[in-house]
Amino acid sequence: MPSPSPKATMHDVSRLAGVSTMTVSRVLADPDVVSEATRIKVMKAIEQLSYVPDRVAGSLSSRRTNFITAILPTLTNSNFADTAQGLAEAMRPADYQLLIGYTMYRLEEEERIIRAMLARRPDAIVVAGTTHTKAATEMMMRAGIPIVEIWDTPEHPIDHAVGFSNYEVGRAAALHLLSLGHRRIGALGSRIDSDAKDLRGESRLAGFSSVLREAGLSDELVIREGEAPVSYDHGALTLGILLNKAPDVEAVFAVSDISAVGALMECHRRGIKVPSDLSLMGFGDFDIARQCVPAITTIHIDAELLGRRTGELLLQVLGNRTASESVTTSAVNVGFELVSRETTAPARAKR
Amino acid sequence: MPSPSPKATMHDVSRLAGVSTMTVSRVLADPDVVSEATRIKVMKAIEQLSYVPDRVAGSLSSRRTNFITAILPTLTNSNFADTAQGLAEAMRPADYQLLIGYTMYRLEEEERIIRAMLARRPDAIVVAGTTHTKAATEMMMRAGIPIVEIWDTPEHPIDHAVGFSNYEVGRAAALHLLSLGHRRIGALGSRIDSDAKDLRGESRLAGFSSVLREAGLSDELVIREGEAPVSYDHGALTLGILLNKAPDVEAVFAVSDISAVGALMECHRRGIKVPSDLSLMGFGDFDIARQCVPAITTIHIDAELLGRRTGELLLQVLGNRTASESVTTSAVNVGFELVSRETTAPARAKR
DNA sequence: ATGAAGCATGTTATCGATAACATTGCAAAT
DNA sequence: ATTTGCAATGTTATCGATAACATGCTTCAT
Repeated sequence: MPSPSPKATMHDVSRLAGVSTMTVSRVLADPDVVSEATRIKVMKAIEQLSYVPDRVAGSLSSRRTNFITAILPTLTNSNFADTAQGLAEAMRPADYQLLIGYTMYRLEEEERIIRAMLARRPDAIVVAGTTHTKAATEMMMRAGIPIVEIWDTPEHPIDHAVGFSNYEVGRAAALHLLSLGHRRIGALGSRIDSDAKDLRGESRLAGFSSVLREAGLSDELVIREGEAPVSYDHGALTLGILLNKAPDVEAVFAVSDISAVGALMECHRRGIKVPSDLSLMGFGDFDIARQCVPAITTIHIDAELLGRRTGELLLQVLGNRTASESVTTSAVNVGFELVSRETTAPARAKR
Repeated sequence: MPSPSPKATMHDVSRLAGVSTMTVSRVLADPDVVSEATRIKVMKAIEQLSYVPDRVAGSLSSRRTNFITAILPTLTNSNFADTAQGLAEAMRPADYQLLIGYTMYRLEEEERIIRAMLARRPDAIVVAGTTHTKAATEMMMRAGIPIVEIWDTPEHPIDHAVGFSNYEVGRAAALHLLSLGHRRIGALGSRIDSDAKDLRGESRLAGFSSVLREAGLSDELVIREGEAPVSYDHGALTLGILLNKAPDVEAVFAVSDISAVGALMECHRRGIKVPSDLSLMGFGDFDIARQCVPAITTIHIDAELLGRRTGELLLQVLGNRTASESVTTSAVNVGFELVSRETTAPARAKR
């Protein structure tokens, strides 16, 4: 371990500069209230001692850590990584630091993480999803800090929400495929009776099914198999199941582009032509969806924007904290956009 | 904001349980030294008050935060996300929390982040890369905590290192292409005279060039264009530049699979057959490289393992901290593996 | 002149835990 | 019976900052 140089404290700085610690603190926190002469003296002393303030002590004293807890299913999904980055970006100017936890799509893990994070006394919590264990919900309600649920539109938000309707995403996907004239329509998702479940993906499937039923079609081709998170293999596998069940399927919606890509590759392998034999669409607008040949029709979410919006909301809420008791609970809908590319095409004339 | 319930302190718990705060502290930190009877009393009080310990206070007192700072170029690259996840996973059992910062491939940003992070008094720092600003290096040396440089093999590590040789990766790539009989060989990388530079990618290019020169070939087809991080577009763009310069190029190494995919798609668009017209390989073994058609030859790094190894090393070092002064500086090489797939093939007979 | 207002700075009292040492009580050893 | 030793718990003194209030000195209007 590198040479442990003796750490200077604020007290050391204050002595060297010939002022009180409070003045040093002010120079760091609010330079304008200090006269220029002393500010310079203090800065020089800080420089000279290579003083690094101790935010742990500062946090204890001020009761503000400037930590924001962000709880996501995984970092390995580029959409969530983008959200984390957008959030971090938005909070950085105000000097907030993200405390990231990931749940692996498990609610019990989410609860565990929330409990552990609360001990770090974050100034706010951002959590993906609107479904939590009872204990988790209670802990967040009692925490006395702003809570933002993201990546969906909760009916009864705990506090604030920034997201879009996964249900409507599913509906939009189904409507798109219907509008192309397809009637034999399926979907690829993951199971929700396992430990690790993608509840947002499930909402999309639910919305998808609802449209099929309204159109008088069956939703029996909505496949749920495998644990979240989905993978390329998941797409290949579930497409196989689907084809087994209904060789004549005309159009498929995958809950994630990752699955969609896997399904597309499986089509290549089986000699199924996309989109002439089968229309295929995904969700998320991952880079790969655009780069695939043929490029995959998908639903675009501006995940980074979602993160940034969340950050902006938080800055506002945290800024007003002392002001008018509590800012009204708010819900921001960032929407989504269906991006029609090459993997979906009108149904061919009836055979 | 949800109802701010009054927060119980350890003192409240101790009073309710009829013991001292020290006993409560011990129940939480080291249950075995407390008698079962009091442990139960205390646990009940904790439960009853919904007590959540304050780690901020605890950290100040114990001078251990259980924070590990991880500084990476970006979270948006799945390799780095994997490393972060592996590291977090390894440290979790010991109750360490990751403090993630990302530099956007900028050294000045790295310095800024290190400075900010040090104020949080992390127990260790993990940083991607072996090149840092002078100030950054000094800060880390003086911090008096373990430092681990990852994702490369530094000649003079600050403290510890876990990684692989990017230079050797470049050499392995060149050797592979040479062994297939190619003579007209190029590479795709990013510029290093800009703010955001990928120094590890540059090492790979350097290793690549060295082999070409040793084989008596020119390295004029090693293209450096665009800022890090590279993108699909980067691959397409730089391949265009390369083809412009040398329409007869036979084989190409991209510093990242992302670039390689972009290049492959550009080949599709231009009607260039891979690998018969052009051999192509990348680096990183991203999921997409395997799923592409044809599947891309690449160099595999077990990024998650790299993270986990780093975590294991840290646990060991942090565990021994008080023991034998300082564990000797160590360097772990996790190696890499060339994965030969469908985009590289032997050179055709001379035209 | 003179008191009010305001700027710059200092003082005092925490913030909520843990380290280190001190104490108590009881069982085993002699 | 007395000592020794250990197990279980308590006491005291920080850890390094910041909030809130206090003070001293200018400056300016009347």
